[in-house]
Amino acid sequence: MPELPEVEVVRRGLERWVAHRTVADVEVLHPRAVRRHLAGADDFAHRLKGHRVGVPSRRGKYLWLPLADTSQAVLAHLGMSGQLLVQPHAAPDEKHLRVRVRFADALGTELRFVDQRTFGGLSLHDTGPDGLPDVIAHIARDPLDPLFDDEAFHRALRRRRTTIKRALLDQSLISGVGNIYADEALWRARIHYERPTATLTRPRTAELLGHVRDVMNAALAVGGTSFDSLYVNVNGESGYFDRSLDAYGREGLPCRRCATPMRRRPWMNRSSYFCPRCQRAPRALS
DNA sequence: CCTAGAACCTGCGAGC
DNA sequence: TGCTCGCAGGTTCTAG
Repeated sequence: MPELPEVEVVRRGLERWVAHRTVADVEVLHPRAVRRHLAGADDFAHRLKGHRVGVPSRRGKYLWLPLADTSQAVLAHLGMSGQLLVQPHAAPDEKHLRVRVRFADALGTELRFVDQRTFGGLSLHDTGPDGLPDVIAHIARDPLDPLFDDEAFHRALRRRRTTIKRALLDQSLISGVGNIYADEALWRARIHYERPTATLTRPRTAELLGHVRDVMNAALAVGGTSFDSLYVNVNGESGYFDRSLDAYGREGLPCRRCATPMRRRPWMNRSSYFCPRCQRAPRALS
């Protein structure tokens, strides 16, 4: 479940169902799922064994499970199609089950990493003084992080020679925003996705950030966005925010503000959805 | 240094 | 029915 709200839904599920349990055994069924663990699958499995899981954390779309009494954590990224599921032992293996974690208790459930496209994965890393895994030190704070620096973000936008949607998806500037919530926030802010970042005034940046936060909080409140069973919480349940989307996936449907048919444009090997009337294209640069 | 584009995967639905 | 194509919510590497 890719973007921040969906990952946060998963994090909360792990906090409830997996935190404070001790790992008994780890089974890696597909080596690609642990490719970011450079020492290999056997090493990954061996190092987790016997450790107690702490309270899961998240930054942007990354989440991690600290191992108690160590300075290491299991880092997870769901990529495009990854799921972390808490399943009864008896549940049949999913078709794309990649990693299974069993626990040393009698709760009867195990943690499963399931991932159709294998863009996601698990890996073990050292953590810094702040608890952050070292390999994601370059990932910016996300907009729901109280320490996110709005002013620094605005200065970065002014400095860049790129367009606003690219910047929103740049995880080193602001993390957690993906294709859906970028389109939603831009629609709410009435900003065209190809607007140069250098043209944003301080109030416009503040307004846009406000919309990013609003749409993510609204999605979080209803369990995130899912169009199908690929994006689910740890119990396999879908969120309901898909029915509240104003831009994403609404090609040809009337804009909810002005009734103009929404458009879809190919963009960076994916799509951008926008209202051609509310979100005017920027003047061509000479 | 910065930015844009391709590459990495599997599966699904549309169209022929 | 079966094939091909386009498309999918992300990150990372490379070329310019």
